[in-house]
Amino acid sequence: MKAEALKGHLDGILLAVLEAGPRHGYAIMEALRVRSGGQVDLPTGTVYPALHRLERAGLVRASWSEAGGRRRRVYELTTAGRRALDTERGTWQDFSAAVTALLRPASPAASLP
Amino acid sequence: MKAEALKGHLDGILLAVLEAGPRHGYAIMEALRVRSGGQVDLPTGTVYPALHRLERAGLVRASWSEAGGRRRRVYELTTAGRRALDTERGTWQDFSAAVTALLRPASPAASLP
DNA sequence: CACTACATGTAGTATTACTACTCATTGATC
DNA sequence: GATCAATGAGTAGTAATACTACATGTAGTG
Repeated sequence: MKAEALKGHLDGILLAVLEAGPRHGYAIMEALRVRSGGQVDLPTGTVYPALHRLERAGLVRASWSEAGGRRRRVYELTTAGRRALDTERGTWQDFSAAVTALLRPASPAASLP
Repeated sequence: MKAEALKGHLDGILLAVLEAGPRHGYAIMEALRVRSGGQVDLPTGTVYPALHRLERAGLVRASWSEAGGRRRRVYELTTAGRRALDTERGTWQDFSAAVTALLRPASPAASLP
C-alpha cells in the first residue's frame, strides 16, 4: 500500500505535521514518509497544491527562505490553522468510529421488510 | 455532524450493508441511518449512483421486484463483491491506523534540518 | 385534498488527489 | 567533465467522488 488516498483528510494531516514546528513542503513530505513508516508517500503534485489551498484558507502562513543555495517556502500554522486541526481531530474520531462500526459484519438480518 | 462525507469508503460501506442480505436502495439508506445512530444520512443522489457504479463493477447484482405497487431494485453481493468487501476491510484498517497515527500530536521536534 | 413516506433516478457541479511534466541547484559518481 | 540522484518548488490536465437540486410516481393518512 503506497500512494494510498488520504481521501479528504490530507489537510488535517498536513496541519498535524506543521503543529510540531514550521517546515517547507519537501520536509513535510519526508516527515510524512518517516512518521508513517513509508506507508504515506505523497507526490509533489498532491502536497504543493494542498499547501497553497491551506494558505488561501488562512490555515497556514508561508514565507520564503534560503538555505544552501536552495529556496524554500516555509509554512507555519496560524491560529485558525490550530483551531482547524482540533476540529479535524474530532471529526476524524467520529468519522473513523462510524466507518469502523458500519464495516463490521452485522447479524445476517431480515432482508426485505 | 450529518451529511458527513464518506470520502472514498462509501462503496465498502454499501457492500457491508448488503453482506447482511439483499436490499433495495431505499432500505440501504435506512439501514445506514439506523446502524450509525443517525450519523450517516446519505442523499439519494449519492446512494443510487454509487449502487449503479458497484453494479457496473460487478460487485453487486441487481433485479427489479414489486411490493405494494412499488417497484424496487434489489441489490445483492456477488462473489467479487464479497472479495472486495474483505479487501476494503483490510484497507480501512491500514488507512485508519495510519491517519490516527499521523493526526496524533508529535514531539514539538526539530524544524528545519 | 394535501402532505408525508416510499421509491428511483438524472444533470450538473465542486472538490480532491492524482499523473506527468517543467525548472533549477547541489553533491556524488563514473 | 559528464551524469545522475537528491533537494526544492511548481503547474496543467485529468479522473473520481460525493454533493445539490431537481423530476417522477405510488400509497397511505389527516
